[in-house]
Amino acid sequence: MTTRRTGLREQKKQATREALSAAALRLALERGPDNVRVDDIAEAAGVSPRTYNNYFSSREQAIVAAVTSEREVRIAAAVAGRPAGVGLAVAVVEAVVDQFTAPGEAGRDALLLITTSPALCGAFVDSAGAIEGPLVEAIAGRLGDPDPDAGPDVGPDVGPDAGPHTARVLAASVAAAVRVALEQWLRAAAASFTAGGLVVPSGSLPELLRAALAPLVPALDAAERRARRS
Amino acid sequence: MTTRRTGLREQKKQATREALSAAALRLALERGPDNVRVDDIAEAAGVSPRTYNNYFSSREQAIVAAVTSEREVRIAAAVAGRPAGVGLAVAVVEAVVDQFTAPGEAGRDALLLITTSPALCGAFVDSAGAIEGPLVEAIAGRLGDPDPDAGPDVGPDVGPDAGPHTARVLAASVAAAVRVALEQWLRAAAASFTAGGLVVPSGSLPELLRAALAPLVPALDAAERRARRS
DNA sequence: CAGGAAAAGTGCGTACACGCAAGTTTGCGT
DNA sequence: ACGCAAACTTGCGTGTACGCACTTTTCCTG
Repeated sequence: MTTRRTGLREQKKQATREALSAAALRLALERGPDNVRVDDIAEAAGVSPRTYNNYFSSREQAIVAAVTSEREVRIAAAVAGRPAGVGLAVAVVEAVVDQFTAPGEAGRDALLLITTSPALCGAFVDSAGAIEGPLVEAIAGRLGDPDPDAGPDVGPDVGPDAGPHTARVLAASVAAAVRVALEQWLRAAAASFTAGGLVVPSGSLPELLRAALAPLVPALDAAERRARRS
Repeated sequence: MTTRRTGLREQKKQATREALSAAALRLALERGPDNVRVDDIAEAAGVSPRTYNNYFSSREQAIVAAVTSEREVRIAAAVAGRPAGVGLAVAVVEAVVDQFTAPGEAGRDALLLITTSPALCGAFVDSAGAIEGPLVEAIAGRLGDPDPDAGPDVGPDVGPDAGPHTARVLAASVAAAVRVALEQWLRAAAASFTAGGLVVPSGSLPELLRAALAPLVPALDAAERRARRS
């Protein structure tokens, strides 16, 4: 259940995936983001250029993946892992903040690299959207939704919760809020970079995330109340 | 102020833009989405292939733009246009529903075309993200935010409203909810297409949109209350 | 353990996105 | 009316994304 798909296959797949993104990040740090071809990355990872495009659909995606790897799964697990006593809103906020503060310390130079390239900034911001899928399941689990990825309920039964799966909308909104926070963080980082501050203000990321998620707390609370009443 | 940029320039620009997307849609309807090259579209619109890429960054974008043209601006105007008496939440929901029901009738065959191609579905769904920008200003106007696209408030002043611009997060969440609704609508359309129903269930789109936006109503209400108390 | 199906890797060819450096049009100031 | 500056268009070249057909690897089942 933990590794779902059998064993050696999936293992190798993750290995090459990590090898590719690691190579991409290393080369980008060495030569600068614009002096890295996909052939170089593929060669450094020991696969064919064509295989590279089976894993990543853009150079930026591979580089950013080295920083954001598995973040989605960790956030979803963190949300699902909080005791049932704490509210959904705080569970989500804390999970997001926790999982975004740790890697900020890990690859500081990588983040600095990202801020230097608009394309990398875009890919980094887009990576926030990846948390939506896992988050849907985690939120649905806390709301008691049976199966959020089932068909669109073709038929008259609307189910206990309102609409086309509240969990989906909430997860998408959380992802959107995270994206907004990352955008602002990058803007601030770029600004303080052109100024004197050579370090990324990583300390402010948690605050930005909390502030961005704050407007969604009423929605999360309301959904939770609605779910409890059934 | 209404046309901002002088006159003839912007006029011609919109003309070629429309010519391009109209040609793209027409050719896609005639030959099928996969038998249209960008050279064909450019030629049909009377511009060079290179110019095409100055307007659209993918073939799908051009086709979808023929259906979604100006939707963002109309939604934002509709939100800003509702009288100040009605709540923010209902203003947003009604504006979105209104502006998404009309075009559904306009290009029914175009939407049918979109459902036949996964790439077009993706582009159509992504087009929901375009409403975010204009919506930020409209919501910010209703919340009394001074200037939402100002710098990220470098400094200690947090301003009257919480966080990194509530309007931005709310607009992004609304866009995300719309995206979810469109995804489900396309899924249902594809399902009923493989079945017997040859018509797009455009009647259900408003319901899907309302249902998708419903979980966000508490957040919109809370933001409005917060804004009023200042 | 053998055999076959499913999945991953690979090479090739095509279409495409986009930076760059002209050339051309538009708009504004005087 | 003139001319300059900014914006739009265009051709070219490079690097890239991806479908397709094929080979190789992995896994399951009898």
